[in-house]
Amino acid sequence: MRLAERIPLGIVSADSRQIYRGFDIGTAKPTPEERARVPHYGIDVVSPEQRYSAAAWADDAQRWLEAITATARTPVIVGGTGFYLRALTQPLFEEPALDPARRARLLAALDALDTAELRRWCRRLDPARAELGRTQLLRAVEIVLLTGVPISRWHRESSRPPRARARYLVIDPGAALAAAIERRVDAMFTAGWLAEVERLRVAVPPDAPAWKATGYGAVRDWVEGRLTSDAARQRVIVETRQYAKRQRTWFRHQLPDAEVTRIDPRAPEAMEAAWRWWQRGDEA
RNA sequence: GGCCAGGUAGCUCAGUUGGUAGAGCAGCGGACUGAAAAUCCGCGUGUCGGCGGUUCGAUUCCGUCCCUGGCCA
Repeated sequence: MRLAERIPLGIVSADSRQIYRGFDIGTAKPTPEERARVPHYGIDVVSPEQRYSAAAWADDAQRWLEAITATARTPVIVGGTGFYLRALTQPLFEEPALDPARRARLLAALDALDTAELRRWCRRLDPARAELGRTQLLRAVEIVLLTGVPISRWHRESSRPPRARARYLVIDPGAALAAAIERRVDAMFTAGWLAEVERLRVAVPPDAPAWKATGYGAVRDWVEGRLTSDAARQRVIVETRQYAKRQRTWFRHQLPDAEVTRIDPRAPEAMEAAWRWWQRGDEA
């Protein structure tokens, strides 16, 4: 936002939860005022029960970037979903057309298996993917069974050229993060998060993907009497810390090092460093 | 003041019929190609409350002191 005061920008949110309409406070969406000052994209794009994906985001983001450039603004992508960023810069493999009904049936069947069983299947069908998480196992088994080709081979043989070049500014306050998280969580409660969840609870089915946003489960448990307010607050703080840790690991290892600048937002020269980073080029 | 129950990992606790101890949570590290705020994997030395005693050997048994909780005065 501070860069936006100096230059006409358009902001694209790379955030897998701000995508969802209605989940506002707990996902820390930009305020209406911020959105009035700078055009934002990638916020409120689907309803909470819809499943979105990195690939869908990459396609959408491409259009948003074009729209921003068309208005003579400079696009900046902001957000913590690293996988989305990578899906844009290094596109996912090209998936062949798959029959949606068959796919839904297969997925339902696979989902009934427990993770250990799923892993055994994957070891046989696509061993290269067999030590990953459940989500990845489901995907790997689904793709071999549907296409006859292991996903690891698709990756090798069906890669696509990068569609955008990017430089990255990683903002990490280091050890101060834990305290900052605690303050932010309290601010969310003050802003009426509880009331938001009470509303969503009646409007959105409990298995909707949007509910997986950090903290929403715990706040729900509070609303529905399974947790005390204090326990819920603690739970949200811990979950947020754990999420931030995963983000850190991701951004530490999965970005092209040469394109990454890291700053500590509390450092006195932080703004200046950000500005230097900005002036190094025009794509972000 | 008396009686009882406890004091073991950052937290909650298990355990050792005497051979110096282990779970969950937290924390730390890692993976990640269409669910990614998702989904997984790996990492456990801590005066076993203090001091004495018995013993080849005590966190474990005995004594004593300290602390916490409960009950009784």
